[in-house]
Amino acid sequence: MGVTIKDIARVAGVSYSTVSKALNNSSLVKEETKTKILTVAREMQYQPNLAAKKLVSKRNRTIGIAWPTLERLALSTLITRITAELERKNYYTVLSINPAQSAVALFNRLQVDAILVFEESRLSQDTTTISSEIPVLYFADWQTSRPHLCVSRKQAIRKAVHYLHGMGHRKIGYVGEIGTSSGTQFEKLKGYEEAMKELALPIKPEYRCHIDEPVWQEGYKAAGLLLQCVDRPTAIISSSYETSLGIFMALKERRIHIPEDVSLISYDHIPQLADLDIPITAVGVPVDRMASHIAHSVIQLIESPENSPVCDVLEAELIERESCAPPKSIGGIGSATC
Amino acid sequence: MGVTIKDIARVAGVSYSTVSKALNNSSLVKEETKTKILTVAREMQYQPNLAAKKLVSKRNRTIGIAWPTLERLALSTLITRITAELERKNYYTVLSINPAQSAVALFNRLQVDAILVFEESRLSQDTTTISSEIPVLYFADWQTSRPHLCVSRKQAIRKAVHYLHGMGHRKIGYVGEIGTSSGTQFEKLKGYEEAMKELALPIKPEYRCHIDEPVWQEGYKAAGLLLQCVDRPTAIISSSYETSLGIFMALKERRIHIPEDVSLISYDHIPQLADLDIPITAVGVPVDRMASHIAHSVIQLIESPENSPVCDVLEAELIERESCAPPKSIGGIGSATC
DNA sequence: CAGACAAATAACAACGTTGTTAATAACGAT
DNA sequence: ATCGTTATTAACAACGTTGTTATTTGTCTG
Repeated sequence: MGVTIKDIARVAGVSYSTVSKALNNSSLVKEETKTKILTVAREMQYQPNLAAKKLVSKRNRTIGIAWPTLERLALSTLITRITAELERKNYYTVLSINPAQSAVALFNRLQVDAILVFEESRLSQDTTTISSEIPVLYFADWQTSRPHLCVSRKQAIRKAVHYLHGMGHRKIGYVGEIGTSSGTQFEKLKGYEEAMKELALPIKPEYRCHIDEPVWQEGYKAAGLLLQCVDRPTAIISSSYETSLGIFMALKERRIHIPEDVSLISYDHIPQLADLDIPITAVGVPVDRMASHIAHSVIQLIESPENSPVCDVLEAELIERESCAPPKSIGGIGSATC
Repeated sequence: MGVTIKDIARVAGVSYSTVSKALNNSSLVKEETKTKILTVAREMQYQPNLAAKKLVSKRNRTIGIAWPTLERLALSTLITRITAELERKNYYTVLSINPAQSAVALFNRLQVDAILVFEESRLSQDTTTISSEIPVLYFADWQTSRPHLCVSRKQAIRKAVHYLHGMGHRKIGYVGEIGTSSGTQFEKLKGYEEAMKELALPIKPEYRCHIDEPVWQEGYKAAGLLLQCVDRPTAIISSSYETSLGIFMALKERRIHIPEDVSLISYDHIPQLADLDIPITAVGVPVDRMASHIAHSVIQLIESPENSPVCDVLEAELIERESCAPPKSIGGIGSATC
């Protein structure tokens, strides 16, 4: 098949074990031979066989990512950045779009160094039964005894509510999955409800607007409902980028201006939210911070599993852009009431 | 590390080579021992080590997909279906979102059975320099001496123009990348221009509306321009799902109804286009047909490379949905003129 | 110039699997 | 019993790599 170290050895006139050492930059081979071997290897377009490498049970420098939900932009962005970050540290990523369980099985057979599992809802698979010889880092909200990493979604939405409240908003709507089994979505809703309660703002049932899926069409519909309320909210918190897009469009279509008529805060701290006509204020963990944190965590899990934390919580941030302003009725400066 | 055939052998009280044969369902081992070994293997949760398998140079049943452009729904859908299709045939897919060249290199190191490269534009990488020991199937439009598979995009758009013409439309706009270096996008434009010329329809420069990227925002903007034309088109052909979404919104916002006021045909034959309020008529190769064809081709490339075709062209189809109708001015039935 | 010692390289086992070849067991037929 | 013949199983080399151990080569010392 391809070029092997034995081929290089033959051409360079040394033994293949010397080639191996040279390629691994061992101090046991003379600098001169080392450079010669490296030259030959480059000339012959040598590609190390990761299968063989892994077989002798050393590192592969390969990380598998289980990525079941394709259509969420925030996740795509995150994964792109993680890949870039890991590449910078000389690790390579392969993805699987199969359900977590079979992805993990596949990666076990492929013998990657570590597996990263992104899983939105706990129920999608009975994760407890996922067994893996290879270390797995879960990106999931629910508690588990395995290493995982999560995002304080509740905190994020609370920050959004408080921010809007600080601006003077009292009628704050929420667009997201309501009666959902998805842990992550439920956390966001809880954040909304808790914050509203804390601030003694009434949660009208019609302010909590349900969507079935995080797609823009649902956001669009939800916004329609929200705007029909007798006492229309002056601000909307949206649970994802996609939903925000839909809301954005619905408002645009109705000539309702952001932020003059309605303020909008979106979950998902990704740069794409700044690319809209009106850059959208957002909450969440900044995607770059998240990516580098995750990359760092996986590498740690590989290189020193003993002192990897079991659970790691990332704090959300709010980034002010231009989609929020004090409500018209109150107008002017700061929080007039309260 | 994990459970190996030797472990199974020890437990089952046979030699490991017998285990290997049993697991491969060889006729050389007694049915009785075979079942016993299989039971033990299952009990011990044996996962074959693909690295070792590949080392002895047999099949891996793994296919690598190089997938550089994440954000196109049509591609996501296609890849999801290909994965499903291959899984049905007992092949497993891993993806890489790196640029084609490094993805191919990675898959070579990982020793997959075959590589599928999706590449929109020729220039993104100097593909001619991509060298691979492992068979590669390109999904690309441009000619190459390597096995590839392409879609008649030109034909697709021509079909759209002819269809609209047949309905009576004369003023047909096109939204897509115009002065692009991307071969695939250029083909679509050419399809529009050729068909218009054939039908002796004037191509006003303002009917050919340029977008920078296939994202909905661009489609939205483009539609805005198109609708400002002094002699507004009665039909629009859009070069991708995303663009169509943008156009759809722009029309909605302006209370211009589809199909009464403006007809719309979208490139990308994916089911999602049917999910809009008004299901959009589309052209392109049906994503399911494409997926099963591609899956079939890769497998053939693996199992009998000698009689794999070098180039395979898939014909586009038009699927009628509800976004097209005869233009108002002409009204009524069929093609009144011509 | 023999001996000690270090530097450089070569040889070899191992990783988990498969395919081939060798060994053994079972069974008739002589 | 003895010989083939077949069914079944065991033994072993190979795949491409690494880490360890053995061998060669070179240099210095007395």
